[in-house]
This record gives sequence, C-alpha cells and structure tokens, in this order.
Amino acid sequence: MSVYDVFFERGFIEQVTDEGLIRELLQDRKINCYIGFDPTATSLHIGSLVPIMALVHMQQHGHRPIALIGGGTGLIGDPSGKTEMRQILTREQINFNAQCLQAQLSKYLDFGQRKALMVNNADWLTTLNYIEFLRDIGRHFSVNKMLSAESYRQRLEKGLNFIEFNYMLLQAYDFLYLFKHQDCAMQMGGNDQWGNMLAGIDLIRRMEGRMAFSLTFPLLTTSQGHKMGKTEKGTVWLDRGLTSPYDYYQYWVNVEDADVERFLALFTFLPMEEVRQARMLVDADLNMAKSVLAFEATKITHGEAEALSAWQAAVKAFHVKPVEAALFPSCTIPRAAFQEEASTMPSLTKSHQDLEKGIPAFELFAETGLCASKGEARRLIAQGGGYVNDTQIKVFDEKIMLSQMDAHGEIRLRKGKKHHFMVRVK
RNA sequence: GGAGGGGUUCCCGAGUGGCCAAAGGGAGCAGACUGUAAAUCUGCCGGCGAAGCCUACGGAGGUUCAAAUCCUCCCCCCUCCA
Repeated sequence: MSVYDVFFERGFIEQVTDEGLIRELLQDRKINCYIGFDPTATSLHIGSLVPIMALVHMQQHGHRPIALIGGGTGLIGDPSGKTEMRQILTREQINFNAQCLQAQLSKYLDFGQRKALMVNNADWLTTLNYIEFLRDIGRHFSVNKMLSAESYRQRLEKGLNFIEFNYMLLQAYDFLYLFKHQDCAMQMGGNDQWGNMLAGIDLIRRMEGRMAFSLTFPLLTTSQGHKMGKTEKGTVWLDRGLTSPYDYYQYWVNVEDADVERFLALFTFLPMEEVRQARMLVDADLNMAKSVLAFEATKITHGEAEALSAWQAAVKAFHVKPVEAALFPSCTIPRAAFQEEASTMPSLTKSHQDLEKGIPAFELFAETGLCASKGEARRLIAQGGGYVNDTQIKVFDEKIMLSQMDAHGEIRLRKGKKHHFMVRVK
C-alpha cells in the first residue's frame, strides 16, 4: 500500500495536480517532498498537525520529508487566506521562532542519516539580488494571472501591499530551489497554498522544463465550521509549555461527536479498520473513542508517559468509562479502571499557614489561573460554577481551609465541569 | 501629489458633548438539560472594591464643569483621481 493510498483513505487529500502521476510516483519511487512551516510563533499549533502527520506518513513509507522553515518568507508574510496584512516580525524573532520549530519538528520526524531534512529558506532568500531575481524569476510571472488567484483576489478588496504580493514568487522560488538542490519533486500544504504551489510548479516547468507535483490537505474545521487550533483565546499549541499535555488531551476528548472518526484517521496511526469502529459507537459510548483519540494524539505529541498521566488525571477528575478491550485493539490506552493517585492536573503549592488562616475562594481561583481576575472569580462563584472537592462554593469569599485537605495533602478546585486544579499543601 | 471616507472594548460593528465601561452580533465562560458532545434556554463577559475608584474608544496636545463624541498636529488604512 503506497503512502498515496494511506493519504487517500485517511482523508489527507483535498487537491492534487495529477492524481495518476502522483500515485505512480509515490508507488514506484522514493521521493523527496516538502512542506513549509511559518515561524510566526515559537510553537506550532494543532492547525499544523495535518501537515506534520503527512510528513510522518511519508517517512514511514520510505520517502524523505523536507521540512522547510519559512525564515525568509516569514519576513514577508503570506497573504493567503488572511483578510489583513500580517504583522511583520523582526528578524531576531523569526530566527528564534525558526529554531524553536526545528526542535519541535524533531519530535515527530527522524532527522538522522538524512532520513528527513530541515531547511530554512532564509538561507537562500535573504541573499537574493533584487535585479537578478526580477530578471530571472519575475519575468515568468504574469501579474494578470496572479491577480486572478483566489488568495490575492480576496485581498484586493481590502488592499494588498506590494511586499505581500511578492510572496508567491518567493514561495515558487523555494520550490524551484529545492527541486534543483534537493531533488524535491513534490510540495504539500494546506489548501490555501494551492495557488502558491501551482506557481512553483509553473516556474519549474518554465525554467527547468520538468514536471513537479503538489498535493493539498483540506483546511480543517470542526463540524461546526470553527477552525481548529488557532483561535484568539483557545489556541492549542504543540509545545507543552504553552499547552500542557493535560490540556492537550482534554482538547481531544472534547472534540465534537461528528469529528471523532475523521480525527482518528488524521491524527492517530491506528489502522483504518479500527478507526471505522468509531462509527458503531453512539451516544455516551462514543466517549470511549474520544479517549482513544485523546490518548493516541497526546502520545504522538508528548509521548506515552504523558498520555498516560493525562489519561489518569482525566479518569480521576471525571468518571470515565474504561475503553472496552474489543475496541481499538491497537491503542495502548489502559483498559481497566485506574486506582492510584497520580495526576498531571495543573497544580500549585500553598503553605500550611496560609491555609490555616484560610484563603478566600475567589482569590484562590484567580491565583490558580482558573479565572483571569478576581472579578471573574466572583462572578463564577456567584453563578455556581466554583467547586472545592466537588462541593459547590456558596459565597465568593468563602474561606478555603486546611480542613478541606484530603489524605494526600491536596485540595481540588474545579471551575465548571471541565476545568480542574490541584492545590497541594506543604 | 489631489479629493473623499475611516481607525471603538478578543473579532465584527453601533454610538457624533453628559443618560457611555460604551447598543447589537460573534467568540469565550458559567448554570439548567446531558455523555467532559451537539442543540436549546438562562446569566456573565475591562480591573480593584461595600459605595466608589481606576484604566479604555489610533497617538500627542487643547476647548469644556463634562469628550469616544468639538478643535489642532501627527500616525495608519481604504476609495477615486494623478
């Protein structure tokens, strides 16, 4: 089974330039294939997981993935799919971000023995000579054609800066560069990159007289139409420092019913026969599939140990039904109820004396970060959303006392149904 | 370069001297109902607090008892013309 078949049955493919040829290519040869990642932050988020998984699949099938960090194009800003010009980051920021992303990608891909490559387009883009570039590369681009590209057309309504207008040329040049220097025959990426990819293929044909290929992934939205990963508030990062493994796990557990099967296919390596089992589960039983999804996804990003801890914490906090042995047999999630006390719930340590005096509940909620401010904590408690050890807090300044500590020296706080926090007493 | 129109709280978007911490929608959070789901209904949704105070309407000044609202200068964006 070729990686193309894998992509196909797992729902990775949105568009391809030439299905027949790409199918053959991936079946008959081992190729080099690249995806670009923008260094706009120190970490990638869930939105980048589809491309990452795609590269991992490529590698598993013996192809060589090339992860391109857009250290050079990041200086420009990609207008595709954006309604406004992106904020331009400084060179230092971009460089720093690029380093972070490199480290992050190493967790998914094996870069040893050139089994995968990491390149940064700053290496070749920042030394370009403007006049030469215009003469050699720019001459192949028709402005008329560029303006008709969807990615630019949207922006023409609101205004498009010249700097961004050049983005397509640079990305096309990237492809050409990798085609020539790394024998890279295919580019993959989100569907919003389609126009840019075609520009690269075009450029390669004009300048090298040879054929290159591209494949795009669907732009993931939840079945509610919300985009995944990147929201102002709830960005789910791949970096454990920005989104804890526990929260990461929780994100997947809370996925909408309608998305479970699709996400199992995209974000885990479970065999498709098992993934399809999700379809048989209805109502509350579907939560078992969500546990499996969360466990496997967390395992891939944070490792098995973290996935286990996150699962334990979830079992402890919610009354989770264990996943039946017959379901998803390839998944390594524990099948029995979990006994021991162990938790990766976010926690905080308070001193014995503080609790002897008692801490007003709203202050503690604000301090733990469960609430963003004391005002928010008051409102939360007033509305009945604050709990200590599963008991609803009645008054906003109710004192949290030492007497509420359990045998393990812990006091559990809860905001609503889903957000838990552990206060440890020292 | 010229003319016109804009920049409002996380986003969209009302507001043109006091009734404005600022309508409405979205997003978010909580409650009810549930299955840690969705949908629906309800409440909340700048900060600190008892009242009240502070911080906010692109930036800096000014007028006024009082300014998101008026004036001056500056920055940025859009449209049309060159």
